[in-house]
Amino acid sequence: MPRAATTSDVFNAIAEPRRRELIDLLVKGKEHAVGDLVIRLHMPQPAVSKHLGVLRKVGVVTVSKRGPLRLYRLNAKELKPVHDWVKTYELYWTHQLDQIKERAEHNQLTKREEKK
Amino acid sequence: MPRAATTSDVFNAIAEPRRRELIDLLVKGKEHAVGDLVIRLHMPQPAVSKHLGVLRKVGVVTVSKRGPLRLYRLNAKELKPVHDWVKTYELYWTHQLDQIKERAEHNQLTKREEKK
DNA sequence: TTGACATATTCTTATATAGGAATATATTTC
DNA sequence: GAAATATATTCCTATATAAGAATATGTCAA
Repeated sequence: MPRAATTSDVFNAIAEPRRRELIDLLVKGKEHAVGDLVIRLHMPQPAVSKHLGVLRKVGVVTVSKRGPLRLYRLNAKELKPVHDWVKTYELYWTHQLDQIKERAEHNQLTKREEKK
Repeated sequence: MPRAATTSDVFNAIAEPRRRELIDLLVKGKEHAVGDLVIRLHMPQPAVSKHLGVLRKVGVVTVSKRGPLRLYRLNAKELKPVHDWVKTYELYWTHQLDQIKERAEHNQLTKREEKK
C-alpha cells in the first residue's frame, strides 16, 4: 500500500519540494496568478496547476477569479497542524534536552539525599 | 515520476502518519526497544522495523544495541528544517496578518492624506 | 464568431512506496 | 550446539503518485 493521498493530508501535501516552493512564493504577496508562478518557478504550466490543485484540496491555498486569471492566495492557517506537531520537538535542539533531563533526574536523587 | 524518496527527505519521512506516531512515542522516554514500540502502536513488528529504518536513514532516530535489543532514540534536531520552514508562516494564523497588512496599507494612505 | 490568451484536465508511464507473509540474522541461555 | 527471543530483511502486490504531452475549458477582445 502506498502513502496516504496528498489531497487528504497536509503533511503529505508539503512533502513535495515543488509545493513548498509554491507556498514560499505565495507568502511574499497576497495574490498570484498561475502565470506568475510558472515564470518564477521555471516550471511547466500544467505542473504548477496540478500542484496548486493539491494545495487547494488540502486548503493551503484558495483561488479567486479575475477575468481569465486564477489568483491564488495562501491560507497559511492550514499549516498549523504541522507547526503544532513539530513545535513539540523544538526544545530538543535549542536546549539540549538530554542534559536537562539528566540534570533533573540527578536533582531528584540528590533531593532525596538532602531530605534528612 | 513519483515522490522523492522518503529516505532522503525529512519532510517526506514524516509524511507517513505511522512514523509520526513512532516519533511521538520516542519523545516520552530516552530509549525504546522495538518490542515496546510494537506493543504500544499495535503494529506488526516488521512494519515498525521498516518505519524505524526510514527514520534512521534520515537521521531522525539513532540506534544502539543492548544484547538482542535495539534501542532507538530520537534525534530531534533533524526535524529542525521542518520547524524552520513552517515557522515562517506561524504569524499568519496567530496575528491574522491579512488584517494587519490591510491596516498597514490603509495607514499608508491615510498618512498621505494627513500630510497637508 | 473567431482568435488569443490563461488555466485546467485528461492520458500515459515509470517509480517509490506500505503492508503482509515468510524468512533471515543476531544474541542470549541452557 | 540447540532452543528461544528480538529484530531485520526479502519478496510480493496494489496503489498513489509526478512528470510530460496533448487536449480541453474558460474568458476577453476585435
